[in-house]
Amino acid sequence: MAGRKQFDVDEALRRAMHVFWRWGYSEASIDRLTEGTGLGRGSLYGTFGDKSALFRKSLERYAQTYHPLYEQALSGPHPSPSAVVAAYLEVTLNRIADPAVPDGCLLTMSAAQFPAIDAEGQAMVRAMIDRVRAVLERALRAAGAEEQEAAELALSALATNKSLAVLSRTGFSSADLATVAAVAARVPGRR
Amino acid sequence: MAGRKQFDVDEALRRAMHVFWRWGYSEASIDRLTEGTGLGRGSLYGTFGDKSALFRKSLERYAQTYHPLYEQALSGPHPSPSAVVAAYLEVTLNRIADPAVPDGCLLTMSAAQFPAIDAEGQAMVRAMIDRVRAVLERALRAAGAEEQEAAELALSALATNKSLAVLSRTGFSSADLATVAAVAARVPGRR
DNA sequence: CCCATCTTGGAACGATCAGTACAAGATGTG
DNA sequence: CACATCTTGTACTGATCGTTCCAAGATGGG
Repeated sequence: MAGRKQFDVDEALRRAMHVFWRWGYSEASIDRLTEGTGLGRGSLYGTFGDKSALFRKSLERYAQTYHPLYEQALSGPHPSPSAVVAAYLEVTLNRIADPAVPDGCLLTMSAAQFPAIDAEGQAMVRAMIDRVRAVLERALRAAGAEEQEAAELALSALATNKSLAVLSRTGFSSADLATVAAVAARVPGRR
Repeated sequence: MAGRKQFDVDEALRRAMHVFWRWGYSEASIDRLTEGTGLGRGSLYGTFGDKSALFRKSLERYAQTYHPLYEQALSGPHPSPSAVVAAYLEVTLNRIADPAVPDGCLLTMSAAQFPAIDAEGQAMVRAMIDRVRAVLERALRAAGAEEQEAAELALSALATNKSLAVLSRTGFSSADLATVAAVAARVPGRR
């Protein structure tokens, strides 16, 4: 029954991340987390700490999984700023289309529920979003956008990412999501 | 102490709406709702029914308050599809800038937490979003957009609205929000 | 083989959840 | 003034919340 750990810590964390992702922080009860991970209460608390700590580790796990995909897609070279936005949103669309993973986006769902999350968790979400924003901005500059244009388009692409998460949760079709992404990638430079 | 109602029903509903808006369905506990409305449990349940019913009435109240603003802004005439999008997003920005009201958007926050909301509530949120989408589409057609363009821009503007709600909750500055709206309104017709 | 160390599942904790029951008090009608 | 009706605050329900505790069992080092 016990002695050495009976489960894979990283796999358990991946499942816990999915529970937070699917249900949001408030609705991700310890019961749902134990059921989702297959762990008992003792193992869960002994390995990851309390719910807030587990949530933060889930955020880290999320970043470890998806940040590299964004980095890679944005690493270019890209012929134009529009291509950068398109590449970025394609990663998002692919994640949303993945049936092995909940709808939406853990970061966006968490951001929408900020009052339910403690200060450390909020700060972490904000920092992760800012990191993506910075990567986007750098890629846009590399693709030839001037400074202000890069800042604007990075923000705009980030916003589209958030909207895709919300719309997918609301049941919008993948065709609609693709349309949103396509229109966003169509955005021109400054007038 | 009692006899005839000691409070204004509509004002109480407005406050309950703010509680759901600020906290989201899960975190809007009955205690928070009683505190936010000033009503006792008895009055709350006697007047509005259970939490789910109160939530649905709050959604209605929300629509009553903001739908006319969107209708009016979209009623035109508008010189171009872009102007329609700009007018729509301006209403959203004004609502977000209103300090008397919580950040974000009740519909968007609710959509992000769908698993926490029962089927009736979900259906209502979806219906309300679809209604805005239809109004937008009609306004875009009236401003000269062809059918497919109108559909695309309506969806895109709706998406931007959702992203503004999420970003404002995450603490993005009003300048950033204005930028997102401005870039979204800059979108051209089909290529 | 013994024992300190660790893991595990389940029991139990107090707090809070949504919802109900009800007595006390206020009202308008007769 | 009396009485049926309605409102209100509070006490209470059972369920669930996050968290802690702990005995039982498994492990590996001495």
